Amino acid sequence: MPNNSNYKTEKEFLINYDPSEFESPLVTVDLCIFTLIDNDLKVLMVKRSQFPEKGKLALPGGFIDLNSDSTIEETALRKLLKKTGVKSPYIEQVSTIGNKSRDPRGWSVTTLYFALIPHVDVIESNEVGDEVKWLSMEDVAISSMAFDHKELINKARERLANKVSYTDIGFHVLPAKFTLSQLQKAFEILMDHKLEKKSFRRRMMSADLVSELDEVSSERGRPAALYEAKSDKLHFFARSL
Amino acid sequence: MPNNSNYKTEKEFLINYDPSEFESPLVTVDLCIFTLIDNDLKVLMVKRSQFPEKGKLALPGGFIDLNSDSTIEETALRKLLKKTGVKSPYIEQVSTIGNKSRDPRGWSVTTLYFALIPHVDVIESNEVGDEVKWLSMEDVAISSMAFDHKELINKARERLANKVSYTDIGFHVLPAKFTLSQLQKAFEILMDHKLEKKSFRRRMMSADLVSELDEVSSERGRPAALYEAKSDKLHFFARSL
DNA sequence: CGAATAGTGTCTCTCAGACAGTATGAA
DNA sequence: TTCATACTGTCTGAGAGACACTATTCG
Repeated sequence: MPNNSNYKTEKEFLINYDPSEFESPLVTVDLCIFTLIDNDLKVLMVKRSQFPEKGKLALPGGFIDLNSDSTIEETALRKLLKKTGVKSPYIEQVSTIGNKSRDPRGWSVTTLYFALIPHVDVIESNEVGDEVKWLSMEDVAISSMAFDHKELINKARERLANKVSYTDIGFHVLPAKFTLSQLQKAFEILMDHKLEKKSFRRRMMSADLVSELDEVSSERGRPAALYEAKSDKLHFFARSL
Repeated sequence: MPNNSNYKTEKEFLINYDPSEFESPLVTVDLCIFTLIDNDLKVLMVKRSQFPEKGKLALPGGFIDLNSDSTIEETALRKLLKKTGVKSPYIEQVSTIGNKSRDPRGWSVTTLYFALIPHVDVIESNEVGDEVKWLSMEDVAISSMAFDHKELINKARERLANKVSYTDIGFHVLPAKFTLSQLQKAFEILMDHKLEKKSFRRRMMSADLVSELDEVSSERGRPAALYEAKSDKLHFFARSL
């Protein structure tokens, strides 16, 4: 352990400070970007074009750019924007995983985020040349992936299901206008279990989360009223579903 | 961005890999160790003996030891053991904070954990020579601290209060045997609000979290039955208090 | 006895779950 | 009319909140 007591002031210490004095782990940010495509939960994956784990499927992410990023969340948002074109997703830090074995290059730390976006907002710019791919959860289970990314997805998936059951984050996979049936269906898929129609509607209505529009959506059957989210701030329910 | 496509195999790539090729942020772990002393919530602080922020109060924590630590949680547990002598606390990762301004040495990332321990288990070995100090939450509010550590404490405090309201983690600040009144008092302090006696007891009893011992604790008034926690695995309640 | 603390009985209110019933469109 | 989907009415049960009541110790 280095002793720095030979410096008199913090200023003097900082002038002489050498950041490479301590051996540092690799630091990355990984993103689990979820969306709903045709009532199926999908997660965005990229095919790695570089070593290590070249050719394998991996979560979008990468190193913090110490020059352009001023916070770690900015890194996450930058990566998300690059891959999807989406600027303001619902995003949440899930957890930070760090150990000596997860990356063949050595001790590695990654901060995992998950994001929810409406699929209609996605613009696949794909300037990078990395192949991007929306993988369904069934495919996640059977695909081979780079690093510990399958575990990361499972962690994010679990957090997602959990959080949907006591908040209103489920709104974020839908476009601006939606019917209550679509909303319920989205919640059901995100939580991975069926809900009672009456309970669901009562919950949304009495929490005053939506406002009815003067439009209807007609497919088969009785036309459904269209709604929009009333507020974009996170709502917590006192009870889980 | 480096191109590594000149390597044919992953093995060849790894042999030539230079970890200092990317500029890396500083990576640390910080701990918010909470306990109850005389029915007052305290957090463990150390006085920094080294630059930067020499002399200021800071959370215990520090760099990952790439040789001896095999996971980031191990780093946290090692630091906790060193400061308190406690081997198996309740510990939970709160969040990872990373930005370019929190540490004068440069871009810095810290993973924050909070821990709950019973104060009776603490052995202040204090071999390191760092002055350690249990600070009450009122003192936290008015003390000046190193780095962004006051913010970190506030984050951890918030998570703690929240989590106590829908889980049984409050048990972990008490010794092995306790009365229900002591348990309730602990929950109240951790959550920072009063609870109804009947509701609290009903909740604990119907979740089958405690077993009654054949002992009583007598101070003033009617002697109280002593209990112990039935299981050490985390219990979630469906409703918040 | 009264003070202090432990512990219970019981009513109310909120809200999830269940499920039957009604409404409104298209073919 | 039938089918499909939207939407409502209403009962039940779990569990939190409130608060008065009883129980057991000590002085």
